[in-house]
Amino acid sequence: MVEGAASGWREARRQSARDAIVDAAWELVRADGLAALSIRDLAKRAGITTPTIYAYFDSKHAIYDAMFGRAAAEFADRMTEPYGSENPRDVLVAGVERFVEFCTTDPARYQLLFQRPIPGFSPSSESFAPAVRALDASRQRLAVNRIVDPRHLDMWTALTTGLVDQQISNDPGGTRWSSLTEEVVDMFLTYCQTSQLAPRVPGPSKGERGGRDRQG
Amino acid sequence: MVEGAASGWREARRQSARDAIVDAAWELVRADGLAALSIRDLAKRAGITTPTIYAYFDSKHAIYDAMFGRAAAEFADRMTEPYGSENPRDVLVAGVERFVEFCTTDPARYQLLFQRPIPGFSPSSESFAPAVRALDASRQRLAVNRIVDPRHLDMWTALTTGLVDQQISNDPGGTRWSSLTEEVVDMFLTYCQTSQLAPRVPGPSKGERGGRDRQG
DNA sequence: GTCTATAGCTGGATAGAC
DNA sequence: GTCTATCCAGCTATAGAC
Repeated sequence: MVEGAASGWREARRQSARDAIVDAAWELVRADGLAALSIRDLAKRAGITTPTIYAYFDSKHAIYDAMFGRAAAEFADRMTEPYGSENPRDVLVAGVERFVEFCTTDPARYQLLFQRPIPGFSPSSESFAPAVRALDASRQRLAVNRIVDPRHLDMWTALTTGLVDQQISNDPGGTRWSSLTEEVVDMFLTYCQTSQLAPRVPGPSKGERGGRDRQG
Repeated sequence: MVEGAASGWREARRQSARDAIVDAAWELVRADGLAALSIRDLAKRAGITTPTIYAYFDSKHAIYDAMFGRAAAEFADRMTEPYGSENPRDVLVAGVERFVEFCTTDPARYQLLFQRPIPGFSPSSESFAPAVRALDASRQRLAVNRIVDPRHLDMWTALTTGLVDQQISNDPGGTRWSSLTEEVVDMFLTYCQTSQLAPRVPGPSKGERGGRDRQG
């Protein structure tokens, strides 16, 4: 940030104007859904006009990118806040509870972060960076529970996103699936511990598929 | 269908014209995504003009509803085809494998059936009926595995949709999550069997939430 | 940087001839 | 039922004055 310090306060004012636009964008999106965001409505909500929007953002996708960047930062901040326990299992449970709460309290944010609902939009690597940090922290919480098998990590993401997805899709505002967090975590831990103590050898399956290969 | 028999062949021709439009709609949606469907493109693809579309459907939502109805029928047909095994566990595994394959081979169909991606659209009860039949069959496959606790049923939907969601979102066309099906089923069965033999009593949690209530 | 005004396009849906 | 032609609304984005 050496050259940034030269015209720092100019850049700061520009940045705060950008932030105000992103604020308004999130308000609109929370109310009407991600796809319903329009530049006109956004300008109206922000108290400016549409050309002014384009003074700060090159395109609508650039706005989505800034929204993504803020959401990713919030996600990383929330997930890396200190956990009050030393017990690895309890930290894991608390992490999922935070994750579920983070997602369910703002479904639009969840959609933008973890699904791909905007045709043609992909977040820039800068906007994506904080999300990587958070996902790495999640990997570490699993590691202190001695879970490092890549297949188990994939199972973990399936379990947690499944809870979130069902909660948002089928019981918005309720706790029907989020209240299952503790049970799911214990199920998962029990399975991983036993399967690593005595690696499971699949018996002859009568299913419709052939045997599967166990990747490293 | 008594009064339908009177003008049966007229209705049949009308129905086949409707089917052709729905065919074209699914082709477009598979290629460009659910939200990208437009009446103009649809008419062009179907070899007719836009007013002709409105001779068969009252609105765009009515088209989505017909698309939903077909998808639900396909879903029910596929999921209720006979399973080649008598083993309850193997039937359960095969069911998930079918479910995952059904969803991943046509993500747009999955989205329309199981998520709510069209603002303002809800399927009519007639279109939804076949889906109910399929979900009930799923409930029965769990019941023969002695799984009837409502909480376990909810866990089950979270597990299966989690696998599908991760597979579609993060490895489209691959098998990174779908190949975990058998392990996930066994993890779930093991957990349910032990938890019903000896109901789990949660110890003092050091997590961030208070105790949870175990609903019936 | 901010505005007024508008270009240029695409969308759903319809009027009216045939 | 099917067409041509069109209405009207909404959208992103820009030109040009200030």
